[in-house]
Amino acid sequence: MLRTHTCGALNIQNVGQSVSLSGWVQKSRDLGGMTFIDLRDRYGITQLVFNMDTDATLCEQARKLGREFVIQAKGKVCERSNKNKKIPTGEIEITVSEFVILNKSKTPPFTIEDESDGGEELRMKYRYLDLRRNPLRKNLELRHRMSIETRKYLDKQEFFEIETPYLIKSTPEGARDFVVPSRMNENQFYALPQSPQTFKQLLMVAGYDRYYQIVKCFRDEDLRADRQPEFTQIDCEMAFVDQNDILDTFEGLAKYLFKTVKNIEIEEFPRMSYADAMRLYGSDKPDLRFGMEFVEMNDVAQNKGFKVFDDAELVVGFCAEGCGEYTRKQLDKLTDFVKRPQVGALGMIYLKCNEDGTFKSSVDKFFDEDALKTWAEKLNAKAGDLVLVLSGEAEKVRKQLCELRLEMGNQLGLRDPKVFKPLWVVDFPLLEWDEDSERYHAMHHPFTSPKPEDLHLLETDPGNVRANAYDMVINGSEIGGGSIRIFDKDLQKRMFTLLGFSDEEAQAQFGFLMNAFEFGAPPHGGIALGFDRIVALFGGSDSIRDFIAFPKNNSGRDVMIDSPSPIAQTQLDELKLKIVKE
RNA sequence: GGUUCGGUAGUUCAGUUGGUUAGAAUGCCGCCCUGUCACGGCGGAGGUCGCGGGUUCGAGUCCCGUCCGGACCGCCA
Repeated sequence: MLRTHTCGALNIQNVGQSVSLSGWVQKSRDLGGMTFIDLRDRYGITQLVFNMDTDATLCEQARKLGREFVIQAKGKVCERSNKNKKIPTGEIEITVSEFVILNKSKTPPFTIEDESDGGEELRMKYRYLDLRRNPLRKNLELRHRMSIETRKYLDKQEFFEIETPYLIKSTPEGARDFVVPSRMNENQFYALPQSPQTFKQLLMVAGYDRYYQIVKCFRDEDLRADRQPEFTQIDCEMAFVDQNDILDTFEGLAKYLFKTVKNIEIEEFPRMSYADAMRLYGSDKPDLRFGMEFVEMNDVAQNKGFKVFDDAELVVGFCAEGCGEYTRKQLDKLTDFVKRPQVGALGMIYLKCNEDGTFKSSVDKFFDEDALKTWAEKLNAKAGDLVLVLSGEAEKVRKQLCELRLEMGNQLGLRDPKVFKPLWVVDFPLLEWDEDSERYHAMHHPFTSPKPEDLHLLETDPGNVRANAYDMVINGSEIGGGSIRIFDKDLQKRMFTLLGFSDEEAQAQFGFLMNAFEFGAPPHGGIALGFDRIVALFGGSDSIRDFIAFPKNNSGRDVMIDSPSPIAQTQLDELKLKIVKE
């Protein structure tokens, strides 16, 4: 037996016991006459003590131990004369009688400490060392806890966890597929699933009316801090339900996770239409941790001779409470922010509501005190507040103002990672127009059902058809989304036609699904929650990378194993593949 | 495909207007030290300034190109 206890287990109750511990040398402190070794494992740190008076040979050997050596030490638990209140094992130490080096270690390229000196890239290359650090260990522990609690909740609700295949069929809709050549079927390829969408719908047809899976999905698109080419979803589907049943069930899951994992009671879980979210926040994933709702200002801002406003489709602003003292420099910085190509506004107009009741704006030339007063009234701005206004094409200007709102939220510290404000965004449009391909694309996916009351518009005014689709949004982050599906073969056919599929293409791509719908498909719907994102959110981080054991970098590379990589010519030959050099 | 920031000791960084031998902290090595826990003290080693080209009497510093990394836009049903 290599250990009787872990390095986090022993305390004052164990004094006098003979124990054996195994772990990594975190640090040694050599005082000359005596040497202390901090021994670390997943569970904690225990101090080993060696004394020249007691056993000079052993002490000399201990002095030679390097960082990250793996050792096993046997000895007696003793009460410390100087206690360390900072760690759970700080009242005791092990007076070592013998130890063995189980494995030596090179000096690690960065320190294995909570605040490591290592940079991102280096830590990725030596991920197995980075994972030894407490912050990463805690993140993976959180991930584990959340997957267990998710399973507990869904199991209690009678959901079955059912695995679906990873080697499936490529489809043109949506993201790019990762493809896998088939050796046995020459010139043919599998695709890795972007989600188990069609399979879970087939499970509904099969009568497994509550399905879930914590499952890897794959999308060959560019990465972000919150996007990886392979990521994990809590994928669910239910039959014989309407939209409310699904929202209630997964609102319940979210609340359960907050309660059991973070001991937070979620009081409110509002439902907001897509149209309202866009109008009030310029986003389909509004951050509700702070206000600054948009106010449309066309009626008070136009026809006063300011051409920029007069020519604009939309003049819209929000009120930043208590920011009336912003300096010229701060305002210029905000202007620069919205003018960055990533935001793309041409300029920004401000209105300062001074403490003495007067106003100062960047467009005083066109608007007198009375006109500015109507602005302030319109926006509910009080003395000491700041109003920020953008104008232009409605869709674009809302997006730009959304960026500005989030920036103000950041600057004012209103986006506290310890505060959680979830909501449902509902009634998404069914379709969106794609300029490049000059056709409608499914906003969610092609299996999403239109709202029955909008069905008559499907062929005449497709852009205004709303869908039974919904997103779960927490703190401005899209945590998940889903829809009530089409379960009628003819409606599904109409959808494919609308999306530009010929009957033959639809049959070739999704014939299996439409065929299944002819054998008694029940009404059904579901949702997929981004597991990496929800874990990162719970962990207080915007980036999902440190909540995944082995993530990929910005270019989709795993720098530790150095993938992707070329394959051998024999492999290519076997697959009948030829590399074309540019 | 685009925008932007960065690449200097093992590591994290500083490096002025282009000017002598490129610094600090930490880590590493050696010596000293019997209650440390960010131990302390003294000493030492450690550099292709990402790579290539250009401007210049002279480039870590300026210019061009390129590679690598981060954040973002496009993209992500």
